[in-house]
Amino acid sequence: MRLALVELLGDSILTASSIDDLHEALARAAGDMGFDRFALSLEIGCGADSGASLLVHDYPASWADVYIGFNLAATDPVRRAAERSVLGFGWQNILDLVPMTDMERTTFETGRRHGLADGFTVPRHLPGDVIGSCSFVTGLGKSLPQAMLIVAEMLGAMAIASARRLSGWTGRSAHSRLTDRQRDCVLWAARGKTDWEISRILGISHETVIQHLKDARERYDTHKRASLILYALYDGLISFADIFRWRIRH
Amino acid sequence: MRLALVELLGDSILTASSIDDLHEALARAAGDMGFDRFALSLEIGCGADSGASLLVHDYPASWADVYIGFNLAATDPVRRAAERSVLGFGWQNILDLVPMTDMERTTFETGRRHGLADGFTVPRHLPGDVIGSCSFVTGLGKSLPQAMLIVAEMLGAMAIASARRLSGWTGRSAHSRLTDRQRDCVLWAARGKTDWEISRILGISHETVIQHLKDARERYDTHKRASLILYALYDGLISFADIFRWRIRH
DNA sequence: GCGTCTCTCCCCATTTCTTGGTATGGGCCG
DNA sequence: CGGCCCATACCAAGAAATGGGGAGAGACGC
Repeated sequence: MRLALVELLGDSILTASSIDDLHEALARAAGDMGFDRFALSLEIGCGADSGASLLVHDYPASWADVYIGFNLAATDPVRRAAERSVLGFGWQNILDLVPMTDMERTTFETGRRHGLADGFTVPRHLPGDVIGSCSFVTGLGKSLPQAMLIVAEMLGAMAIASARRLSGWTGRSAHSRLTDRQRDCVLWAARGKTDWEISRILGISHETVIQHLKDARERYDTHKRASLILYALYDGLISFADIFRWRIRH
Repeated sequence: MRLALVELLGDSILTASSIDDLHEALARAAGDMGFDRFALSLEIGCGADSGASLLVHDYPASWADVYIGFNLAATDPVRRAAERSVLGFGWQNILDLVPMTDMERTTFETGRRHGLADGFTVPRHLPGDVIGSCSFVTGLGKSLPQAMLIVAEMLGAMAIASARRLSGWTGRSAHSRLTDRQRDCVLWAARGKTDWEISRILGISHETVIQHLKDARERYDTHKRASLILYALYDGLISFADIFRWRIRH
């Protein structure tokens, strides 16, 4: 029963205690579903703290070296399609999602020659946080296990969630780096308001707004308004919806 | 068999030809899964273009009126949590995702008093495109159908994809909104560089950088450097990884 | 050829942000 | 109580960004 497969494999993915664990769980999942390989890519928000992108896969080393060495991610149509889809997609259907440039076609064909014939990619996004994708791939002369795509969709999402957890991103909801008033000022600054406008909105003096933003910059150890906003966004103190939604209603 | 349920209900959701169709399909899906109500929310084009928002639900009218009338979305903890999760989540677990302010707690409790006791919310995001969530809700004295959450996860995602299609939103940022050079300047600006520093980095004159950023601001119809950066970020023209990974290496 | 776009460069005036200070009052905690 | 954090308010000087104008070279398509 396929859903039991989701629950069994999903559990091993979600409870992976290390990247190696996750690698193993994904490799087994890919095999059980009828795929040959997998690749999980995660671009993790770094904020004021350092972070990095995460790549877990069992692609041929020959391809991985080329892909990373020449930064083929920049011309990878799968990656770009992943940025435009809410649901998982088969690589055959990429053209339905995005047009392909010559360079991208080349990247795609080169991958195929390295044994990555067809695949199913599950994308997941969090604005200001993570852009992730999990691909399950079949080798030459083999087609995608159609009945398993729905399972792949679930397991891919779980893998991304798990990788996000393992990457140490904890949601930072625990301690806010800014005081309430500082956050207010940063939020309105993110909405494009000047210090003076913020002072009118919050009903405090112009100088006080300057002071709050000054203190906030100091906490994030930056000298730039834009960087302050980006850090606050990363930390989850403000969100894109906070920033943009307000404009929809007014 | 639950997976058959996904495929059956999923098909009716994905092939809905109108919002009314979708409403009907979702209502049936919610019932079949053991939920009492559903709500699908879609913020379309919430980046640079202020877009429409779509709301399909069968919540009690009394609650919907209050929610919309008082713009409770601004203080809805479910909405905030939906922005910070890649997987669906039960409302009991919201505190694992985001802290709740007093106002948010009030909104939540008020919803409960209107008969929205517990729920499972499936979030989906596409940078520069859409923020969506689909909630399946149970009434008072009833708990979430645990075994069906995985089905809800799939159907919720399908509903969001379907609503996105029905909304007719074509996805403006298919092709980059900025020229290469403009994007370069925005990226370095996001990295906290001044116009003069960017000019040294790119090897062009100070005035040219000013011009590129001027043109970029105009394209996004904004007057603020910070807003320009946020739009480019939300659109996916630049990513947090782009902004911060560079600092790790240098 | 002509128009459009991109990238490049320049000037000037004005606004806004950033940094360096100082200061008062309230609340909380050991 | 003294110390610390928070919110508030003010001043002055300098750095940076923004808005307004103009302009030439090269690419590309019609």
